[in-house]
Amino acid sequence: MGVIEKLPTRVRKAAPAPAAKNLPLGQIIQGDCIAVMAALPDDSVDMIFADPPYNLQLGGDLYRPEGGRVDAVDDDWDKFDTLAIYDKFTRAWLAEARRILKPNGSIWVIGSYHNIFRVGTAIQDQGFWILNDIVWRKSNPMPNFKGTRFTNAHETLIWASKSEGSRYTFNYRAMKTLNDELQMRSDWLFPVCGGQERLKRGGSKAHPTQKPEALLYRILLAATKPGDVVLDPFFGTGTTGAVAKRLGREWIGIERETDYIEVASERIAAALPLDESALKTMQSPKAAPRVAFGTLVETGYLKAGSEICDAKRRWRAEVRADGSIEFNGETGSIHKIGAAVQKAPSCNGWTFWHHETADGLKPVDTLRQTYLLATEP
Amino acid sequence: MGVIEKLPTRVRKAAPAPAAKNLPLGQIIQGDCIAVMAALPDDSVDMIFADPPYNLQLGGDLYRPEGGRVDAVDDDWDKFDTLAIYDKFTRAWLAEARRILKPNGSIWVIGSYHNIFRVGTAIQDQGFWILNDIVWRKSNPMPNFKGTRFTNAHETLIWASKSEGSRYTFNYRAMKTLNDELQMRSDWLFPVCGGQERLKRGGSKAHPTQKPEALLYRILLAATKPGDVVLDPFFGTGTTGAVAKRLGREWIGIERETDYIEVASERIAAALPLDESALKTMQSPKAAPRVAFGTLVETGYLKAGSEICDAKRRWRAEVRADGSIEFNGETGSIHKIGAAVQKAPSCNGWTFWHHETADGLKPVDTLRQTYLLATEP
DNA sequence: TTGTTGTATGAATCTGTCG
DNA sequence: CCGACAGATTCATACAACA
Repeated sequence: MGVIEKLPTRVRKAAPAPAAKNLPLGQIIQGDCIAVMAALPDDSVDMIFADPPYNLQLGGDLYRPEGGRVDAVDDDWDKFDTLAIYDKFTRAWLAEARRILKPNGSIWVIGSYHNIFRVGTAIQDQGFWILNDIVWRKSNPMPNFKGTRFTNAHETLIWASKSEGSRYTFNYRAMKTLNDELQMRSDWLFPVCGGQERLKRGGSKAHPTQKPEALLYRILLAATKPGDVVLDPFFGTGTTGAVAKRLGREWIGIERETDYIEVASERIAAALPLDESALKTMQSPKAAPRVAFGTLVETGYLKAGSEICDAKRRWRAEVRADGSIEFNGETGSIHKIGAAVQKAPSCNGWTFWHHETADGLKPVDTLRQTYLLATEP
Repeated sequence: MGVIEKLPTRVRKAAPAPAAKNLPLGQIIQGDCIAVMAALPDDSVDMIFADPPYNLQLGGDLYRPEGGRVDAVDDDWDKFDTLAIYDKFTRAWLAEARRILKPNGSIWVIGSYHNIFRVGTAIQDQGFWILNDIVWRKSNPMPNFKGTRFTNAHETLIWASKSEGSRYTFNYRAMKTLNDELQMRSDWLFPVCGGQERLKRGGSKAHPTQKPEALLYRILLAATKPGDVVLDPFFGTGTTGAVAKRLGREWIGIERETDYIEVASERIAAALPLDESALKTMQSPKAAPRVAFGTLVETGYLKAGSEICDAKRRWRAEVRADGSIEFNGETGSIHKIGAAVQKAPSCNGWTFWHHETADGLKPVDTLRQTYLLATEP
C-alpha cells in the first residue's frame, strides 16, 4: 500500500498504454452498467466513480410548512423490492467494476445512510481495501420539515483501492495546497448542485440527483493523474465526464436513459478545459466557524445550572441543559431573554450576558473565543 | 412512526415502569456483553449506546462471538475470515440489544470506516430502522503522518429505532435550542477527548478510545427523557454513565475488564447530577396540553360573532359559537377554512388567523398562550 | 443602478389521534 | 387497516419582481 505521485517504470510496463486504445474513451455507452462493463477488458481503467441508486424507500408525499410539495426521487430506477435484491445488484456491479479496474486503480462510491452501509460491506467483502470514508457536508441541505429527526445534511463517499497492497494514486501535495497548506480532511463542505450549474430540461431539473462539479473536481484531482481513464457506470447528466474533460482526464460513461445521455452529451461538448478563475470558488474548503451557545454548555465551558448576569449585575439568569436560559420564569435564547429584560427589540446575548471568573465578570463571548481557539481545525 | 415528547397513556401501560425495578440500575456488570444482556428481560431499556471494538486483534487474541478466544497463529486467518467473525459477533450482540430494547426505544452505535458498514448492514438486516447517520467531526484529529490518505477526521454514528413504526423519542425543540434556533444537523463538531477530561491511570491514558462527554450529552439530551434507562454494553471508562447521571437518566453498564470498571466507578461516583431546574429543556408545543379553538370561544377569550382575518387582511371569517368559523358560506375549523381560502393542502389556523387588538393584528395563537398561562396549575 | 422583498427548491426513508 | 381531521413544521441560496 502506498502513495504514487509518479508511477515507477515497472508498473507502467505492467499496465501498458496501448490497452487504452481499445477502450471507448470520451463516449457514453447506453445500456445496463453490469452488461456494458462485462464487455470491457480486465485491468483497464484507472479510477471508477459511481453514484448508484440509493434505494430511498419513500412513503407518501411530503409537504413543506408553507404548503409546497417536495419534489422527491420517485424514479423507477431507485426502486428495489427488498434489501436482498439491492445487495445482489450492488455486488454484481461492484464485481465487474473491480475486474476492469487496474491493479493500482481505485474506486469512489457515493451514498446516503439508506444504502451506503450495504455498499461498504460489499466493497469490503469483494476484496477492495477502504482508504477513507469521506463526508460531503452540504452547506444548504433541505431541512427536516416535520421536525422528526436531525437535518440530513451530508452524504458519504467510500474511497477504496482494488486490493490491500495497491499502490493507488493520492496527490497529497495538491490536496494540501487546496486546503491552505493543511492536510485535507475527510469532511468536505460543498453546496448542493443548483443555480446555473443545475441542468434543466423543459423548465424542470434534468436529473433528480445531479452532483456538484466541485465534488468531482476534488475527487479527480486527489486520486487521478492527467491522462488517466475514469469510468462512471451511473453517468446521469455526466458530471464526471464534464469535470474529467476540464481536468485533462479520459472518461467513459455508462447510462441507461436516453434523456440523460442527451443532456450529458451537450453538456460535455460545451465543457471547456480548466479556467483558473472559475476554480477559485471550488477551493475554499474551510467552513466559517459558528458556535452556538448550547455548544458551550455541552462541552462544559459553561455548566448547566450556573448563573449568568449583565455587566452591572442587574439581571441574573440560569443556564439550562439545552442552552436556553431562564429569567423570572421566562425561557429562551441568550439573545431573546437579553432583549426581554431590557425591553429592547433585540440584543446580542454574547456581549450582554456575563459569567463570574477569577478575574471578575467576563462576557460569555470570551468563552466562545476560548472554545474557538481550542477547537479550530 | 413519529416523535414522542410525551408518551400517550396506552403506551405507558404497555411498557410499565415497574419492570425497571428488576433492572440493575446504576451498576456496572462485569462480563461478556452478549451473555450479560441475555440475562436482561425483553423490552426493558429505553436507549442503548454502543461503542463496539473495531480492531478484533486485541492483545494478540482474536475475539469470537461466544466470548471465547482463538489462537490466531495456528489458523490461516485472512481478512475474509476476520470479517465473517466480526459480523457474527456484531449480529450476536445486536440481536440481544434489540430484544431488550423497548418497542419505542432507540439505539446509537459509533464506529469508523473499519467497522461501521458491517454494523449498519447488520442493523438494517435485523429490523432496526435507521433514523439518521451522524458524523462526529473532530476539531483536533490525529494527522495522517505519512501523507498517504485524507486525514481521518471523523467518526460515524448510526441512530436507529427498534422497528419502522416505532414512536421514538426525539427532543426536537431541545436540539434546536442547543443549536441557536436552527435545526440540529447530522454533522456535529467536537474535540477529541483530552486534557482534564481524559482519564489517566499510571500516567498513561486509561482507555484507548474514551469518548468525549459532550458527544454523549447531545445524544442523551436528544433521544431520551429524564428517568429513561440507558444501557451501554461496551462501557469502558463509563462516559455514558457519567453523562446519564449528570442528566438525570438511569444507566446500566456492561464491561469485561476489571481495570476499566474501577476507573469508571470512581468517575461516576464523582459526577454531579444537575438539579431539576437546570435539567429543563425547551419543549415542543406537542408536549403542551392541547387547547381547542372552541375553548377560547367558550371561555370568552374570543367572542362568538367576532371577526378574524389573515395577517394581510385578505380574508375575513366569522367566529361561531361552537368554535367553527365561516367564510363565504363555508364553515369548518380554523385549519380547514384556512387551507381552503389559500387553496393549500393544509394550514395551521392558529398562526394563520389573526384578531384585532389594541396593538394591531395578533395571531389567535397568542390567545391560546394567554389561556394556557392563566389556567396553568 | 442598487437594494429589498417575495418565491421557489434541494437524494426525505418527515404526524398523531380517533372512530 | 383506513379515513378524517386537528394541528405542528423550514435553511440556505438563487432569482425574479419591484421600489
